[in-house]
Amino acid sequence: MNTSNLIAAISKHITLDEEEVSFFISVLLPVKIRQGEMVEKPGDTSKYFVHVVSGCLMSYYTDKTGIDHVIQFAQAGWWTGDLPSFTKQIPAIYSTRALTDSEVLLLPKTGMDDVLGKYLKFERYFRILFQNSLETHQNRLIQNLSSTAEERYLAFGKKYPSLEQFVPQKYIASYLGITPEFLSKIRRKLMEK
Amino acid sequence: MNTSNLIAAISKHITLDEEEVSFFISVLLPVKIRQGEMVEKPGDTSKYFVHVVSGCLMSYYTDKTGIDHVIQFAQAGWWTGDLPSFTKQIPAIYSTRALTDSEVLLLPKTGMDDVLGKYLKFERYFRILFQNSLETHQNRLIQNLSSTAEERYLAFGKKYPSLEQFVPQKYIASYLGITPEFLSKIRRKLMEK
DNA sequence: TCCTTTTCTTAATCCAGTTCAAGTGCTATG
DNA sequence: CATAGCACTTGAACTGGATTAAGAAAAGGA
Repeated sequence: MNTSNLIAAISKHITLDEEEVSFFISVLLPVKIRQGEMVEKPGDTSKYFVHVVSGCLMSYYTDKTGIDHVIQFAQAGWWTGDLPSFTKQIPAIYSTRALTDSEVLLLPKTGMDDVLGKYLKFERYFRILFQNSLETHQNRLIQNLSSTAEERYLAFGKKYPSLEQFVPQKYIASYLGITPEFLSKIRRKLMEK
Repeated sequence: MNTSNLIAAISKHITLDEEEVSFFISVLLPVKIRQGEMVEKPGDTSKYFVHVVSGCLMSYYTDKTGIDHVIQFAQAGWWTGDLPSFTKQIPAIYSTRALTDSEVLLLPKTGMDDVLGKYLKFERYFRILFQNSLETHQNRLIQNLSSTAEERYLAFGKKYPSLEQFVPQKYIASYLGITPEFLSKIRRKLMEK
């Protein structure tokens, strides 16, 4: 499977020599996933941090009443998974599933520890990765607090135009924090305009 | 001002020698802030990442209708500030203000760049810092999506018991994503039980 | 192909939380 | 010690979005 896009992304932040590149690649597990397949499920301890090469995954939390809440849609080039479960090796609370047939590179916990132990500079890449993700989450938090569902839907469509094409609407509703019924209502209202 | 707690916190994740410690301390600016004073305001580019030594700060977003949304309360030992503004040197969208008289250590952007450039191992500390903060934000996002205001209030009280003592209720309401009026009603309902 | 299952829509009703408006209590400052 | 200004409370009216229940339209799957 193709690792060059990931290496290119990392190389935007740190300069790698051949040895570092090949060591990093050597700890990755390339895996193909069918649409609908679970990569990770709640209760299990997460073994991998998941990098999407092609396709699209989503991770979500299922609450006590059985309702799913989408945390993230992960397209090509994104990392996903249950971070607390992965880093602390505790039971996962999120599920991660493929929305389309996908190719992923799995970074095992021990592999990440080895890479970071051996080549400290990878710390910078992950620092920047988490920093950016934190900013994204802060923005989303604020948007949830300060905008209506309609505004959030419009913003979502603008930010992730490609997702709207193939992600079932009920998951988009879940990501936005509303019911599928209400999203349907919003869409009709916008069509009529 | 006392830097030993910060150094101790960092030393939980990386081992520092004397030179590294003293260089890191040398880039920090110790500052005392009065209750109510602004550390950072929207529009300005953030010059510092802020570490709280004592007291309590909060950072918040003011939306287009003038309503404040609290992103974070930062107590002793926490870092705060407008992260996108700090890292990318773009205009801030958050305000940061002292809720009590406080002592902070300011880490200037150039200081952080110097530290990370000179001693790569500090990358690990910040990677873990952002990783933990990301996990906290994911949890909060999920809680906002899956719990009622009352449940969120109770969870808040359990997680940050000390804050409830001195943080004005309107800011707690803002953090919870509800109006002060509704928080007042929740509190009365809980008292009556 | 037909049948089953899942997704999406529509509409009626309901409720958690908002808005508005008025009143209470505290404390800061002259 | 007066008064002005916040923080907080209360209550009534309202609304954004949930719930429930039904039907229509897609999407598998044998």
